[in-house]
Amino acid sequence: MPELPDVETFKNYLEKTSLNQKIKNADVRNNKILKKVSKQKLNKELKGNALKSTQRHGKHLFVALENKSWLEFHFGMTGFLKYFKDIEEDTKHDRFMITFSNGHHLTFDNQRLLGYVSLTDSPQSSIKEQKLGPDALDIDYKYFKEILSYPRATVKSTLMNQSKIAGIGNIYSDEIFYKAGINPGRKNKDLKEKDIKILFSCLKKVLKTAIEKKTQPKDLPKTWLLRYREQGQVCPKCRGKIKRKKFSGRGSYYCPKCQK
DNA sequence: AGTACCACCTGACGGC
DNA sequence: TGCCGTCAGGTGGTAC
Repeated sequence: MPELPDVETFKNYLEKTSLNQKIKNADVRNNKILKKVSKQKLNKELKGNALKSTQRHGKHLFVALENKSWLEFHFGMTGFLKYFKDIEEDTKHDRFMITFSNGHHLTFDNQRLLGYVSLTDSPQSSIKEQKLGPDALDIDYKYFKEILSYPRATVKSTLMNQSKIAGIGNIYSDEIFYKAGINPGRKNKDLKEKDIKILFSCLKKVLKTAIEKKTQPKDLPKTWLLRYREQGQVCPKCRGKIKRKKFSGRGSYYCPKCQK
């Protein structure tokens, strides 16, 4: 699930539910979700502490702790946050749980264990260490054009390359290409200036709209591809058939008629 | 150096 | 019912 708009939504959710409460306990249920931190260290760091503020970079969520260190979440393909009181809501995929002194819990649900929780000195140092590019919402046209200047890569893999732009994954890149009317299998070198301009504006538009709608599929525009990600579905623009094809190893949906 | 591809996990689904 | 292959909104390591 989690690409930039999803993580932004998680960020807002965490801010609304979990800030400024004393942490009573932290519980790691599966060590596979830990990155560069031990269970003991994480527990010790969190206990008695509080979550103070949040920051997002690409698909990464950083949460400042009262004692100045930072908690980092990466959601992988199946991660999300859950805040609840009733312990019935705790499921087997809740790999990590913070319990606040008010009796509520914040959990990191991560079915496929491809995400992680970590501890870092600052978002900046973690971003640098992981070689993340600038956040997709922060880049300007000049920079965008620059990253598309590597001729051999396909456009889609460039948009999804986190070291070039942070935040775009498989779903939203398909959406951007659909809106722009550009085939995701094209090579960077085949793009004309006008294609790059359209791609750039669609990139910003798609991400912002998704955030505004809190990524709820039912609230997203009916003309979005996201709702028709299935082979043979009808394209909402031309009534043609949606096709699925692999580009750089990822299943991509597109309309062959609308996207050249 | 830049790019493509597999492995890492769990689970759901369709075909036989 | 079970087994198999395939797929899933991510990404690190590795091989070209």
